[in-house]
Amino acid sequence: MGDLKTSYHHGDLRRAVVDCASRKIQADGADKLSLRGCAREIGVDPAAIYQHFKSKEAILEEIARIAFADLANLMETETAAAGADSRARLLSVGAAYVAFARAHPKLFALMFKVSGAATSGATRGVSSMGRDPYRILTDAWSDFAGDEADEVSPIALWSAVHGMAELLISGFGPEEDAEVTTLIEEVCASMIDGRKVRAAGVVDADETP
Amino acid sequence: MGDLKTSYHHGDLRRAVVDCASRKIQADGADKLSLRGCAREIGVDPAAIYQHFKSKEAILEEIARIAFADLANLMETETAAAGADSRARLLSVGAAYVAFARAHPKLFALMFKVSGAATSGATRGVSSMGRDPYRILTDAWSDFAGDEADEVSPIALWSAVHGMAELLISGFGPEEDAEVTTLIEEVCASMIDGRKVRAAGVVDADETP
DNA sequence: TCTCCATCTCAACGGTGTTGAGATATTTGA
DNA sequence: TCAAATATCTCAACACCGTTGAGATGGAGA
Repeated sequence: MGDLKTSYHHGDLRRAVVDCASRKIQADGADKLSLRGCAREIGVDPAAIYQHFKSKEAILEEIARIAFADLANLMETETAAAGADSRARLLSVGAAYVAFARAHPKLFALMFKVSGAATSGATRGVSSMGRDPYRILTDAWSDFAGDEADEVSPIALWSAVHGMAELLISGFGPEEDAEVTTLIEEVCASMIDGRKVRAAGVVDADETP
Repeated sequence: MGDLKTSYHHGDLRRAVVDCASRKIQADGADKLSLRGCAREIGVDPAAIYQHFKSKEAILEEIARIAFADLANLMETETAAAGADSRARLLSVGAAYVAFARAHPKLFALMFKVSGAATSGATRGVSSMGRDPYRILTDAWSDFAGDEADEVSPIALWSAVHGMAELLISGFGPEEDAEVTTLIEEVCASMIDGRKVRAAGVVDADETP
């Protein structure tokens, strides 16, 4: 129930479309989004939208970009709030990632659906969208691991955190916040310590060829 | 392409629809699936499909169920082939999970989209669909961890493996098989060893409240 | 004021999922 | 064996969708 248009020219239709579409996606998921429905709600002809976006897909991409930026914001904020200890900061980055996914599950799903279609497949795909959640996580990892940090480890941590997020929003795993917090901490801690411990040679070397 | 209908009655339209839809999903993704397109290809009126399925959604659910069963099959097969060592078996379960996701990315995405809509949110949601990938992973975990295995740890491992799968099919992370293999082994190993090491008290207790 | 141009409306095209009524074939059972 | 019952399919239609091209509208700069 937002923008009732009074004049012939809306004034900020582009933003109105993004806002309305984003709201509808968060409510019902990206597949259920209808541009005609948005136009109806904004009070504008469906065709007007095409003055501002090439296609429905383009709108989804823009919303995904914004969501990536929001996620990056949250991660940075939470990291900063976690204090000086690099391990606590690393944990808080992971927690923020999961928290965002749980707070905006439909947006989170969209992010990795359209980014998959948009990027060529390299890790760098993300960084083309403003500030980069992956970069933030990598930095936090470097702070923690120091000179032990190589290229592959941050992706491993990212996997653990991302998988936790996906499973939770798919309905698997606990629902209560306390249990979720415990779990995300366990996931991150296992990943972090397991990596470090293995690097230090505490555990036997790989028995897999 | 497949089933040219010669008689008025198709004979096995239900299976034909599932096969055709599954093929099209693997090619173009679930959103692009058109029932009319399937009907056209099979050589049948669109409305005929509704004798066998309540809705398009029901078809997607059936295909997701089948995919879950196929995944479970692969996991069991690979586990059995991994020999007697429980750690190697656990690693092979994870590797099979990721391999399935990479081989059938569109199906894999569908599985967790519709299962999310279908289940109430409990972990048990999966087990209502034939054999249960989560159960297989849990069993492999129990074999490895023995009496240390509690309720929460398998989910943590599942997160790591699932996240790896999702990131890879979203285009993040390495593309070459060798690198992927290394990565999945690192993820699993860190998860497994990290958990075990933490349980044994080698690493300092949590510094997070 | 008049022109230019971005913006919006209108009407239409081809596509979709889904439904109800009726045609057709297979199966049942007397 | 033949009719009735039932499962399966066709047909026509509905309401919706994304998208496009042509034309109306109104604000900005000369």
